[in-house]
Amino acid sequence: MSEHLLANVVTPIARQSNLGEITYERLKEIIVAGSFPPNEKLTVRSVAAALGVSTTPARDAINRLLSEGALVNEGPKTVVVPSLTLDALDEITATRLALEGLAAERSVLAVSAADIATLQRLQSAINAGLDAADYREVLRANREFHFLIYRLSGWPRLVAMIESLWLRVGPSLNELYPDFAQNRRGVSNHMAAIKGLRARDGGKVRSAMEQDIRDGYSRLKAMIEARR
Amino acid sequence: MSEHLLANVVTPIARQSNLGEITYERLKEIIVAGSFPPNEKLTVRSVAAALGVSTTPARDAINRLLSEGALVNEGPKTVVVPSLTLDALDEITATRLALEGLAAERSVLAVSAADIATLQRLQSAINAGLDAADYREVLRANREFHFLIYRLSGWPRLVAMIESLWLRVGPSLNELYPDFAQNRRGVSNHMAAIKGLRARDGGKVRSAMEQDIRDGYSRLKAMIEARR
DNA sequence: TTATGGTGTTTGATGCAACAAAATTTTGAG
DNA sequence: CTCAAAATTTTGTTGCATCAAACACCATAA
Repeated sequence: MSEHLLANVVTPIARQSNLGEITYERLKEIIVAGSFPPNEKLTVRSVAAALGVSTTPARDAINRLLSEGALVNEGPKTVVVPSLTLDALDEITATRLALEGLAAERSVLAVSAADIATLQRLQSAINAGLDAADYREVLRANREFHFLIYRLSGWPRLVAMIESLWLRVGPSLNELYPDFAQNRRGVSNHMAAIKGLRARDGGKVRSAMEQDIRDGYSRLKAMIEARR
Repeated sequence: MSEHLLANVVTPIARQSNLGEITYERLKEIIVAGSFPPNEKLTVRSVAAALGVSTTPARDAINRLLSEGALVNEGPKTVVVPSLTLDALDEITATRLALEGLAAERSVLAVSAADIATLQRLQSAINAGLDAADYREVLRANREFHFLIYRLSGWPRLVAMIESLWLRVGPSLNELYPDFAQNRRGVSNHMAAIKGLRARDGGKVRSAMEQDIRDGYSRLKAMIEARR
């Protein structure tokens, strides 16, 4: 009985920490951080050597990223980090609006005072990062801010789908610097979201997050059109 | 040049036909057809033996289905076809409404007279299947009907996400028989969708498809509540 | 009957070698 | 110098052996 109770507290989802999983997470981090140049070839053996594992977990990780669209096959034996095209950005943005809007709207059903406090702390971190021009920290806190809200939806599969969408815009977000660091349009959207959460107004949270996505879209779009 | 044109028509995404891919497709078919009982254990070696391949492609296929949520880990070494819970149905339905609604709305941008003719042919097949009480054929034609519309969105990644959602309700759809075979509520939704496509009215197509999803939801919900 | 502990079996993960296919480099003809 | 073809290297896939961990079964005790 007490065990049953404990199981509810600790972690409902069985986590497996095999090498393939770890390799996948590490690779994902590297890609989303933009550390790996787009259109540069990725091979099973080079990933294996770089991360100190054998080919099997490396291949597992690459295939998984491939099926999520975070990597793409350019040839039968050529996988690269895809560079974001305008068409792809349009598709991803429309999908993000649909899914993140849905998650945002539901977030009010479960939000607690502690959650709101955490969000405010994250927003402070974003502001501090903007002041210090610490772009990496801004991105990290921004990401946590969004996903804390999305996780409140209580729908883990939805959150997983949203994560796979972020994986596709992630590499390009890093190219946005220093525009992103100077432009504080996102701040007001986040404040509006917090306000909506306080009022338990799902519609308000949704529209705030949607606006945040649209603002990011216009900046990414300008960046893509500029590189030529 | 003519090759280029052909390549655009047949399949824009480079298909690789390795054993792992084939095994994945076969396994997916089996799962979505409901041929594999929910909560029954799946092992790498049994899949490999059943499909006549070695453990590597079998493991690849299982892992991929696992990452899509079509299979779930019940224990560290226990994977099963998940039985649809009411919570999961709610989550999947809300996500389906968002994504399939989006795809349906965009479908009018590219629809041709030939597409509409194909849809009518598929609807005839659905009607014939209902008359003949050929449930499998009804499901097949229904699936094709939906995905022909979704593919018209021109957004392949969106279609892929929708496919992964269908993979999760697929097994349960088979349990719906004979209710589904007798209930023709879906027919009017499909006719409304065709009408909307003819009028190039994206909103009309969206609401028709959304209604179709909602109708399916209420039947699945009743089924889940009944099994006890 | 129910819970617990022990035991043998099954299982997924991992590393690796072999192979065919693709990618790259070199070569050679014009 | 240009470009196609041949030679070479690199690469993903596949199958399989090995191993630690999980599982299933059973006996025993309460």
